[in-house]
Amino acid sequence: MPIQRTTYKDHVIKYIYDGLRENRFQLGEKILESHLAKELRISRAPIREALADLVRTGLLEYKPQVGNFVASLSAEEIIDSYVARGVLEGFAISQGINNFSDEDLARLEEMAHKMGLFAQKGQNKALIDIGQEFHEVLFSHCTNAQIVFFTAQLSLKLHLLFYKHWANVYKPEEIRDRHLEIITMIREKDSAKLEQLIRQHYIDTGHKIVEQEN
Amino acid sequence: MPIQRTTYKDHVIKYIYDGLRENRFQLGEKILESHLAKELRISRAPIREALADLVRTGLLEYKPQVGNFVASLSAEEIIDSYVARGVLEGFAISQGINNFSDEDLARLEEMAHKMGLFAQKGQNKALIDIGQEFHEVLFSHCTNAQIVFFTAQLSLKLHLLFYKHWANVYKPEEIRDRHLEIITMIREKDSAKLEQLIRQHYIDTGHKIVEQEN
DNA sequence: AACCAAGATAATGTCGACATTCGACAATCG
DNA sequence: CGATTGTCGAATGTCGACATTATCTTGGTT
Repeated sequence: MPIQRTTYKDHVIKYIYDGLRENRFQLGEKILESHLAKELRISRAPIREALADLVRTGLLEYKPQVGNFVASLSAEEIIDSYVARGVLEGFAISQGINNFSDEDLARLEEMAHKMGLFAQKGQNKALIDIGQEFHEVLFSHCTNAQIVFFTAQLSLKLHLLFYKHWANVYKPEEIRDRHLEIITMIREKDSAKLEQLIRQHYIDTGHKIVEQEN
Repeated sequence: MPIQRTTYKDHVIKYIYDGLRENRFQLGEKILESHLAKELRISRAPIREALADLVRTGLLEYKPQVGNFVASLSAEEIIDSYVARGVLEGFAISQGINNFSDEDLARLEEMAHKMGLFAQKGQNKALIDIGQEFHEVLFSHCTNAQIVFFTAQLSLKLHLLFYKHWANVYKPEEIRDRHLEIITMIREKDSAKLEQLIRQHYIDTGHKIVEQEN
């Protein structure tokens, strides 16, 4: 197993991403390369590379000759992102619908129930973690690297919103039931309906998140 | 209308992309920053930024501490990319199915016939250009910025293959008929069937391209 | 002959400084 | 007084050089 060499750039990306997640930046705020350079005691070169990377994923916006800004997602952009995610994930999962083992399904079921419990107890961190694991299992049978890649890119963006709002968006039993519904549909092996269900799930979530933002 | 400021980076990106399209690079070949820097008479800094950008779009591959390489798409990756494109475009177009005017449809029809003619005469450049225009019209009613963005990203990658093979993949009348079929389906306003049709179209094309590559 | 180790070579990663451009404020004019 | 122009500080774009790392070469050992 090859060890992944890390450069300063990677640390900077993580640093900024964590900063965004912890709301240490204002939306639309300008990010000064020299400030970060001084803060992290490194030169501007790796900072610039990290910023360019984050621009690519849509977390920052870039104006030539001006600088990088914290992206402020409009309501439309949020909804668009969720819709896109639903389209991708809907396809990814329904396409691999026949590859889920009983083991997989049992594990998913257990996770769905756990999510309900964690939501009830207000343990948001655990809730998010399991939610992520849940989706990883769902995706584990998607062999389309391109779709996996796009989804991962979207996740970075959407998790920032998730982090703030998810716990308030659905009631605990809703969280559980919505995930159980997906499992049921996998069992029925109706890929067209499953795809529609997942899309609808993300459309709903997108709208609810937007409501929370305002 | 705001003028778009360009930096060296932008020129370098175009330079490399054109190089790829004209097959001036071997697949898998290593791209040396210093060579490009000397060739273009600029320093390595803007070169590095351009390379990083092309890595993000998937045209180059990057190994930390080693360098950047021309991405060599495997058969699976080619197919995955076409499938992904079909999923995105299928959704984008079928979602805006009700917004196509009679004008749009007439224009599309005319283009489909022109494509058949250009293909017959072996005018590949004109064929590709119209093909692109055709898809632009199809996409013009997609308001989902995220999906447009992903599709554009994919296009960069796929056009390189298109450029080499498309004219050999379908017979002229096939090219025409496949596009006419889409128009017919739009007229019928059956978004589910349209979505499937477009997906299938891309799946077929992906497989044919892969055959050509071997 | 095959293999390993140490040095040589050349590329990437990072740095600090300079050049160019932007945005804001001040000065000028109608 | 409002609008335009000129000036200045500060941030980005670019540069050349150095530090670090990967790869190749060479030489020696089994």
